[in-house]
Amino acid sequence: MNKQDVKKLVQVVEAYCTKEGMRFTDPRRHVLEIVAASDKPIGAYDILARLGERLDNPKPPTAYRAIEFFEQHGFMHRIESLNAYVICYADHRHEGSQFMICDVCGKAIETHLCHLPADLMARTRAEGFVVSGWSAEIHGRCRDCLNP
Amino acid sequence: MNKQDVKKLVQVVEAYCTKEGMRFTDPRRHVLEIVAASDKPIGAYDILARLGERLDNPKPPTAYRAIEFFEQHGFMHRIESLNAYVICYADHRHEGSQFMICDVCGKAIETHLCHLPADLMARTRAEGFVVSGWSAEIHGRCRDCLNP
DNA sequence: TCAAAACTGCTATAATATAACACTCCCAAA
DNA sequence: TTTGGGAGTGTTATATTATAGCAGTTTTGA
Repeated sequence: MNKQDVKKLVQVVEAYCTKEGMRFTDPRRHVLEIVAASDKPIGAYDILARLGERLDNPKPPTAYRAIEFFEQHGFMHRIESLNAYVICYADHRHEGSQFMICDVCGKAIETHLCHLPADLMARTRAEGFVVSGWSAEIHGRCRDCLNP
Repeated sequence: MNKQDVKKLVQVVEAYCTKEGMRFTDPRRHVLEIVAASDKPIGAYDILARLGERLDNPKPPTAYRAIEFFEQHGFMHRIESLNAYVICYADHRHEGSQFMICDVCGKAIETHLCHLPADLMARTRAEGFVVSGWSAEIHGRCRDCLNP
């Protein structure tokens, strides 16, 4: 995400926080900017390292708290298979997240499906299973890494 | 999995190892039995603890190596959102794994879809992304935990 | 203006996972 | 039959990821 887009995102999130009566504090702003500026999913301790360039010797909970906050409000997703975090551009909360993750360059492309794919939905129905959230992580090679 | 089924699984895996020229060693057998006997996904350190009832003071690598071995050969899956491992009953290697995970009782039900759901497949095509593996983890409540 | 809620900073520690190295076991080729 | 190599183990140490708990600060709203 370029600087311009990061700025916009910060504005959107700040507006959201104000509207919802939540605080858009310094550590939160920094973490948001750091994750947004990264061109690929970024781990908590890498976030923390970058945070160290902006705050005085921050500790893990500072990063994790901000991450948790943004996850809860739908502005970030955790990518389980990477232990890493990415910005979610969708301006809505959704129960599911899905990513194509390139194992060569490490970039993750989010596919904003709104519903659980039919095949899987059918299985949950058959099992009498009630879905509260889901995620799909697809590994492979992205176009750029296939045609170098 | 009951004792009878664990026994069968062990036989199947042992036969597979022999056929493929791999060793079905003591630590491997124990780890397989422990994971198979668990009624829900089990973490590496819980496996290790159980292993301690069968071997003399085993260390983390002993558990992790066996887990890695079984993952590679398609007899176990890792559930990323739980940091835990389960037996895969399918007698084939597959590129994808999918689970319904009950957040109440912790059990995981595998759905053995052989192909990436069409919606997701369409997205990978559109992106020129070549899939090497994928997983879906669906959280919610299982039938038993809905009708107690 | 003050109480409550939200948030931060910090210490400590939990939980998960792997690197590296010496040693053993087993098979198969000489 | 020995011997050499690959597969596997045992062990130490350490890396990586994540959270509990508590004291103090900021914000808000009654």
